[in-house]
Amino acid sequence: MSKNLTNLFEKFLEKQSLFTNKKALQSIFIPDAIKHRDKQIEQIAEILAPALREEKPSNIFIYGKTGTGKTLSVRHTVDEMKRIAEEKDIRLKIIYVNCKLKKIADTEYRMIAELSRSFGKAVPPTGLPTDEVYNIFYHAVEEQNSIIILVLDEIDQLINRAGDEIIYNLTRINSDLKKSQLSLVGISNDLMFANNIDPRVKSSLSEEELVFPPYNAPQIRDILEERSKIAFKEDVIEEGVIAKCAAYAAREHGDARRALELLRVAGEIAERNAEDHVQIKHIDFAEDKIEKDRIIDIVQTQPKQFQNVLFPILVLKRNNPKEKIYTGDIYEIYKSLCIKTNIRPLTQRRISDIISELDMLGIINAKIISKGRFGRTKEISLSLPSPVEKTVFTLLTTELGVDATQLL
DNA sequence: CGAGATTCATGTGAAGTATACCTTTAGGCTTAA
DNA sequence: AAGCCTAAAGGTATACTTCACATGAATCTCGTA
Repeated sequence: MSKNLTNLFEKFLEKQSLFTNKKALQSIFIPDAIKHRDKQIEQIAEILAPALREEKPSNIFIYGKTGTGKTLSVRHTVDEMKRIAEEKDIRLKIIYVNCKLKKIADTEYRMIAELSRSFGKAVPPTGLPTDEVYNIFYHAVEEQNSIIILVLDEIDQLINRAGDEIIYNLTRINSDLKKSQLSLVGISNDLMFANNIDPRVKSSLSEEELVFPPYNAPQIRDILEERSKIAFKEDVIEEGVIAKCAAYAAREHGDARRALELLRVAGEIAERNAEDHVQIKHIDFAEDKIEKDRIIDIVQTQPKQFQNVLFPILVLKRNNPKEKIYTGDIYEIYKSLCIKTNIRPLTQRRISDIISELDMLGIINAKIISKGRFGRTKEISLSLPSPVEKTVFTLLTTELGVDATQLL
């Protein structure tokens, strides 16, 4: 056994890696030169430049679909500013928050608490009145005694979950501040989202607006080539691989992040299979794997009750793939599942909400339909590719420790 | 035959409850002068 | 007497429940052609 392992490790070490610097393919990586975004970067810089004279720059609102280089461009500009500020001893503080990444930050309270923490103030996860947290935040900001640029990435997520009041409050805080000034940079993936927010909030947030258009296939290709030069060893990538990645990403609304991830995973797969080149077929594998990992990650990190709701859906689907699935059916199975797993069942009301939340996560599709004389309900279907569905099924079976056949 | 009423199974909003966690405060205990 | 600790009191957020009302098309009802 351990001999096998030693063997494996030795083999692994002997094997030459295909990568030289894998980091270059990760989305956090900020390359020295950002291609095809010169104009946008320049604009951001122009808008934020007053900060270097310790004047408050305008708030910016940046739109653009995922993987169009928004975050990258902003971070790049902001890093540069930080450097200059440090060099010349300019009082400038820049804070970057990713609203989606921080799972914690899905309510107004948690968000402000998180922001205060980034100023080094300890805020308890619960218990304080919300305005008290605002107060802490306010003092933290005031203490800085400088221009503060607050970059809120994926701001649409925040507002969808926590309401737009938070932005309103943040923009208004300036009028109370004496020593500091706060500028907001909002980054949003959702182009439609601006229409759904309070016009007051919108106008205060988007004193300046910037749109990032999607990359087209040649541009993505360009980017991929550039990065792969850093990331991979020479001549490791076969002809056409990059083109395929680019084509794939361009099809998905020019998402460069996706393309980079695809290339990286393809490389990893090739490496694991002990091949010395990245081939086109690896891209296909990578595509499947990425999707699968994403779903599995979501499913695994869901609370118990969510899993307990998802499982019945899978069971129903499996038992009778053609039959439509309705809330009532799910609830019945859910209840017996709860008895088996020794969990107190929640009310149907809550299950209804949980189903909606699962819908939001993209694991299932729930559509409200009226069956006329036979009432009104949600019609649920699974949107997972079948191999993924199987994996999720076995995953939940073991996680919950229940035999599916006993539930029907 | 068709307009309007009825009906069903749940959606959905509002308000209430339980729980977990936080701060404040007051009283008691310890410690040092 | 000053300082520290602890437990109780008073608050809040969140997840969930309870209650009550809203929905919307298939089906039913009934007047009319």
